[in-house]
Amino acid sequence: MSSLSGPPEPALDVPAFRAALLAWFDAHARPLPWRAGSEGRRDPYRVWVSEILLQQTQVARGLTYYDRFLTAFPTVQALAAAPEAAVLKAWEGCGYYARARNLHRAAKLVAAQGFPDSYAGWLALPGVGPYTAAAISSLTRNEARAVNDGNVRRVLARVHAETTPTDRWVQARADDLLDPARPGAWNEAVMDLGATVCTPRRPDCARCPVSAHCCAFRQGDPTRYPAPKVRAAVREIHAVALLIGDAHAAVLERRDGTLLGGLMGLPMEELAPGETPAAALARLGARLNAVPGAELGVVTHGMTHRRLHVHVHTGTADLPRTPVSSAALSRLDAKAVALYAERQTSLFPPA
DNA sequence: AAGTCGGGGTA
DNA sequence: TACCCAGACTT
Repeated sequence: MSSLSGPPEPALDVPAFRAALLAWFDAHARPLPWRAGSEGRRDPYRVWVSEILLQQTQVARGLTYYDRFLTAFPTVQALAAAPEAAVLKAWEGCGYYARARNLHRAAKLVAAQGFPDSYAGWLALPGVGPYTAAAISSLTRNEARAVNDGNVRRVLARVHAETTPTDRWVQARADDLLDPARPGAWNEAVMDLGATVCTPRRPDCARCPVSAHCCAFRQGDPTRYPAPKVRAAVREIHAVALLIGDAHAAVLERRDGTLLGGLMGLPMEELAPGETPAAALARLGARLNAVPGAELGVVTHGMTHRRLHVHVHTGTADLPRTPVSSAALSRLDAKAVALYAERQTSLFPPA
């Protein structure tokens, strides 16, 4: 393994790397609530819930939802017995709502069959992919499975000075490095390093326990690795919605499909290509047998891959209202409902 | 392999 | 603004 553009890099000293990182972890592990219990023998329900919550979600944010979720559903039996609407209410605002629906579906399986006892068993559950199955099986049974998440990808890309690590490449390097004596602690150690020291923008190499083993550190600019991922362009979406009722009780629909699926929200119609808001509003009114009224305002809501602009109108119809506080709403619908309260405030400003 | 799916943190 | 976050699932 030689390079034409520079001196050959020394081979990675795996035992020294493992010892240095685990010593650092033993001294600096983050005290996270799902880490209660002895190493490699954690409670499967608590670990499982945390891993689903933390998918594409930063730890600081996951913490707030973790307490709320475990209070609502302390055991897998409680979760399995709950209605889906209650599960989504606990997940409200956390995003990627398929996670909550899959977790609920899987809880029913686990309540009937017991917890899986292996990587393969966890992988078979809905919502559990390679990362989550590796995390749970290593943390609860010390199974020797290496996790591959955003932290691991970044740390290993820098250690090996790899600009464009593929998923297969990362998994192979992680498998090589995993400490078979302490799989659970090892996985947490790499992720803690990535989250607190080997960060995306400003890695703190002076405090890194494995900088002596890092190719990117030797080269002098760790932030070159990995190269940014190319992302799909953000699409602009325009829609109209009806607020029939008020900020406390309104006509709400359950959103089917993949976008905000399972949540409740104001009746809404997306504008067809070339369609005017007025035409879409008429379409929406006809669908509900409702009469649209004045425009309350426009809500703009960004969602990574698209940006929604929703014209919210009042409306009248003889339809049942749902208490807003009891329903699981997305942030988008929360903003739309808030327009009503804003209108009240502008008409009757507080003294 | 590429798209899709939320919402917010950070520089 | 750009890029990212303890990824999984569909197409």
